[in-house]
Amino acid sequence: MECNKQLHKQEMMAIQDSMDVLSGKWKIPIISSICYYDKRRFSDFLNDVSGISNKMLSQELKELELNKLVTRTVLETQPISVQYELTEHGRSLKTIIENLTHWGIKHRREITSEKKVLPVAV
Amino acid sequence: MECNKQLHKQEMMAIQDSMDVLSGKWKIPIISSICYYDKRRFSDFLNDVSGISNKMLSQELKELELNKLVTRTVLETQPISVQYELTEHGRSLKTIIENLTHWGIKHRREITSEKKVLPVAV
DNA sequence: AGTAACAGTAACCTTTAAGTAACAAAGTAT
DNA sequence: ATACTTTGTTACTTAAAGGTTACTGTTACT
Repeated sequence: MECNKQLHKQEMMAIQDSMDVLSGKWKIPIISSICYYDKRRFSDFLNDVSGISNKMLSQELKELELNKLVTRTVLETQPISVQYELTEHGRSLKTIIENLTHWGIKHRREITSEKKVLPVAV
Repeated sequence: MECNKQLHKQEMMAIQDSMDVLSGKWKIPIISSICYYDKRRFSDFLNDVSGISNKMLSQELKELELNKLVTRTVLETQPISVQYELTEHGRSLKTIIENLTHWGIKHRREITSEKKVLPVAV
């Protein structure tokens, strides 16, 4: 039982890596929006992702690009527009996103089965 | 394409529910520790989860209990000890945790394949 | 009598994440 | 000329998360 403690530590680090990429208020909504629409422009996100400001959007898109989850392409329209798409690596998040969706639904049922309203945040 | 926008919104809410439960610095390490060892006492966590303080541990365990992911049992030992275990609902996180592990490893390879050191946090 | 182990609490402080509002560059239409 | 659109940026503020240190109550051991 104690033999693979080192393995367990590495797993924890891997999970932390994933969570660093996904956590925060806006990353998943942004990714999910591209997932759904395939290509999105800056102003599209401002409409899709309800409540996001241009500051946060710009900041999050930069991080997603650095993490190679999205590509940024400037289109020579008038006025100029910028298209964001998922990379192959970005698309590989699909499974996790689906899992999170299913588990979230299950969790809501679990919690609301008694009396509380979600989310239970203390 | 526009027909299931409502469905998409619901999915986003479900993901948010999941993330509310899992995000933060300590929740997954704590869950993962019980996953690995099956039963854990308060002081076990303080050893397993490197860097956590008793304040944070206490706080996070309360939230996990409220979210029905763990059970808390007082054992009549000397001195008293408290045992935490995963509920069935808590164990159902296993898939997500595995996915996050695998994706995290893949992501690290993806990013370090060029030059950067992980995590890429801006 | 004093110390140690266990499972926490309470008060206070620092750091990080997120929100707000105003502004910028570049071209186009009025 | 001026105002509008698109994609951002900058400076400032607020809210949330997390960290630090000291402390509590109970029982047992020395």
